[in-house]
Amino acid sequence: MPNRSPAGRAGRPRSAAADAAILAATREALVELGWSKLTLGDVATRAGVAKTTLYRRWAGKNELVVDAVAELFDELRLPDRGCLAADIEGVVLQFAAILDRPEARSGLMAVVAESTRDPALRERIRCSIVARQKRLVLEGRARAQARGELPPEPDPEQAARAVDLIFDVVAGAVVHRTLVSAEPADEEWVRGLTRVLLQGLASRTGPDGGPA
Amino acid sequence: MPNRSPAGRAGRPRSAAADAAILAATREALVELGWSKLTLGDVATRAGVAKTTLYRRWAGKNELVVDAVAELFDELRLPDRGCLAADIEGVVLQFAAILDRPEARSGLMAVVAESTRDPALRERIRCSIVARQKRLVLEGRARAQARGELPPEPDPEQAARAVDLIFDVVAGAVVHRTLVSAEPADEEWVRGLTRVLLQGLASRTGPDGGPA
DNA sequence: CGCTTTCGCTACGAGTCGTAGCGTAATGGC
DNA sequence: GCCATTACGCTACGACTCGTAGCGAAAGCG
Repeated sequence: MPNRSPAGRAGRPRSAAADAAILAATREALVELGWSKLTLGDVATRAGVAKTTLYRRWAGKNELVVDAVAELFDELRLPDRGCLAADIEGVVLQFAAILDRPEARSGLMAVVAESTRDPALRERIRCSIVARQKRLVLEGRARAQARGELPPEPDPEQAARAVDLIFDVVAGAVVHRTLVSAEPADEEWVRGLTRVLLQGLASRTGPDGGPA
Repeated sequence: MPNRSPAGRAGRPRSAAADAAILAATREALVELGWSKLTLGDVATRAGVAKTTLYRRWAGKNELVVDAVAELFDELRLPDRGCLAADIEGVVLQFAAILDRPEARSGLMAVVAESTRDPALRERIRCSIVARQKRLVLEGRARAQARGELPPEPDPEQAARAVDLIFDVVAGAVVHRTLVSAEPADEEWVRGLTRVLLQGLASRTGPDGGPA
């Protein structure tokens, strides 16, 4: 999602291959150098394009990394595993797999940090990264209500609040586990998360992972 | 927690006032400039010390900001409000108040992002920031078990896993709500979080905020 | 074929980095 | 009180990155 051409349609079109090469080079540089040591000149060299070409398409490091990281989340899907608990576990494990990649780890948190002082950047993150994740929560909840696993919510405002809350809890928990606690969000941990989510803390933690 | 003097105890001691001034100047610069535009030269000028003095005490920007942000979390306390739900709400609201400050918003996520490529930095964050937060979960859980609000857990390994999980869920949810969704973690939201945490998603969401 | 836009390249001033060197100030040991 | 030791403020330095400008060449569209 780089800057569009000024207006007209005449003249030499921008190379789509350059876009892909630049984004791939950005992810590669994120893996090798991390956020703070990543320079746009280095990315341009890796991508085999001139630095000026890069600046014509992206306003700066923030926007470039957002787009490079956003592509990692394209593969997120909502599987139908038959019941809500299994659906949650499936999505969370996909999300954890993406956060396991070093380019996502260093890139995502860095742009979120920058977005605290840049509303436009925050909106860009919301549209290209967060919105797709949240849609999965919305669909999963609707599917669970159709199955009768969750009570229906007639008030649309209450429903929106509930989706927002669930989204922040699930995504926040996985991110915190992966990046702050720095421990793997593996199947056992995801089972525990799902149990808390569905039954609350009061439920006994059976050693088999099943319900109390 | 800056670098200690080489070894000896003779000679001019380091100014404790300089430490405090530098950390305060770092927070001030975080508010005004954010993480990426914060420079150590600027911090030194604000603190009224020479740039070389700053470099003698901290290895770099990362370590400095960790220490500056860590002081913000010193005020976290576990209030005794009589029941688990109220205790959770009290702590979460304190945590949310800290994350509402701009120096915490931009500083915390930035150092977490950098820590993904720097194990020593991650350990520094864990000791000076995360450990204090997690202790509150540990104490709150023990208190709730003593009250009979939570079932006791005889296996210490299971108990540790449970505390880790709760911590990641609560802290992650608040951070995600505040920094990614960029909406306030106010009393209403915290009530919803507490209800999910204690009773799970299946519970009806009463409009009065009380239990189903 | 001409018009338009992109592309690669080079060069530039500005700013930051982290370090070194120097003279001075503040301690503790004798 | 004197001296060794350490911290401090200041200046200066080479190296690096930034973002932009200017140029000639290349690639499409009508």
